[in-house]
Amino acid sequence: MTKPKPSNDEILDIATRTFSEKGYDGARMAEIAKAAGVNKATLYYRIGDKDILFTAVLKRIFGTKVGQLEEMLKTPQSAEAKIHEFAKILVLGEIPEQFGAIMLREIANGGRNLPDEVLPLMGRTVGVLEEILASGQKDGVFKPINPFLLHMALVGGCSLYATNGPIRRRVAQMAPKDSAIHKELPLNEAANHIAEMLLGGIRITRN
Amino acid sequence: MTKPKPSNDEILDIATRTFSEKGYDGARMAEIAKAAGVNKATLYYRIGDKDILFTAVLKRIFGTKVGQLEEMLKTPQSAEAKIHEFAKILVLGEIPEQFGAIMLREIANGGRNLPDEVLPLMGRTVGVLEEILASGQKDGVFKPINPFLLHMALVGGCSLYATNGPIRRRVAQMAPKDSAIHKELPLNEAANHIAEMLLGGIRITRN
DNA sequence: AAATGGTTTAACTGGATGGTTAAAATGAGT
DNA sequence: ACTCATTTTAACCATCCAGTTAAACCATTT
Repeated sequence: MTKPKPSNDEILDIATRTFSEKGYDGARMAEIAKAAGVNKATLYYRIGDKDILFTAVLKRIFGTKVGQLEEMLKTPQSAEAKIHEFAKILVLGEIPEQFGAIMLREIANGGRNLPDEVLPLMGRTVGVLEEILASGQKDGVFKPINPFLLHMALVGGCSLYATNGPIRRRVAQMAPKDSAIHKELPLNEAANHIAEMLLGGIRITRN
Repeated sequence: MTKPKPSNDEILDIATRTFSEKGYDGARMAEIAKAAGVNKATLYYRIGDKDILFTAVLKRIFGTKVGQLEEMLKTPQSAEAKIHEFAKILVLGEIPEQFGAIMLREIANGGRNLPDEVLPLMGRTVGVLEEILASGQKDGVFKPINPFLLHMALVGGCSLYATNGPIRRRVAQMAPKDSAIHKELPLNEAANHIAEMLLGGIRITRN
């Protein structure tokens, strides 16, 4: 019956979920405070205004992803395996849909609410992919392709699939019975499949 | 010096741009009215409330895309060429970024503002891609893959690239000088490159 | 030129929302 | 137990915003 006062980190958890579901404009400070179990003024006292809160959310979520990517980069797997890992890291995690939704929306927004501080983190995700591709090319197993466009297709495809569940199910109801849209794939399998398709265009094939 | 009163279609043009730039929550009815050169009440009189306006915008933009896709489907090109066309249709058009931005945001939103009427149109874009793939498989040139995931990667990749210009340029400023992010690709080339990568994973290769 | 009916307008409303404040509660150090 | 800084709270405020209203406007008909 007691309510242990939530840590700042727990507040950020709630804020992350709210922003990922409603977007920056759609999220309400009062709503976040209530969901976190703190008074609205406490939220302002502890963390700050909406911009500061959003920045904190972005820094933490992108920071976590970049950390996982850097770790993965150090492992001794093949470049090809690392592409698969890259896709899985994007799409999985404690809170799968959230990263994708926030990323998609921020991009669609032209980064209107994106503070400078998170830009290096976004840039680093591209950088990691570039390093994987460069190493694959050095080993003579990858073609030269535009890493940034691969990044778009990989991130776009995985994030879209990770977040489109609600719409997908609504569309599925009115789609032909034999449509592929009815197949509910777990996120990691979807990420694998997308990565595999793209690897088909990257891998050097002798023919 | 005279101001010819804008047609409903011109109002929809403005509304489409506003919604694509700001999103549903970020767009202001007063802003749309002013930009279109009509009184706010006129906007309500002529079209209706925010939901009705948004629905009209969605129906028109998705309807146009689906129309173009259906036309393309009828042409006598190879399945492979049609995949390329598919990507180009998504990303090009009178108002390139708008479709992508609206689509990405709607998906990230879980379709909170998406009316039932546009679902068949969204479903049809997947359907068109499925038909292309089926025909390619019948001709023995395509592997069996999950069409829905191809759709994700293609739409996601192209839409992301089409809309991420502003962020990309900001990230580029703090990226290493040799990063692929600095290369400014025209949209149709980017769409081609992404389609080509994915085709690598679709095409049947003898090896 | 008066009546009619569709269209546009400025002004307004009610409720929500981001942000503030002053006072109360809490707790650590003495 | 007292002091003082930190934290929490309820109440408050100014602004914004979707949507409405009643009057004005204009074209056509009679």
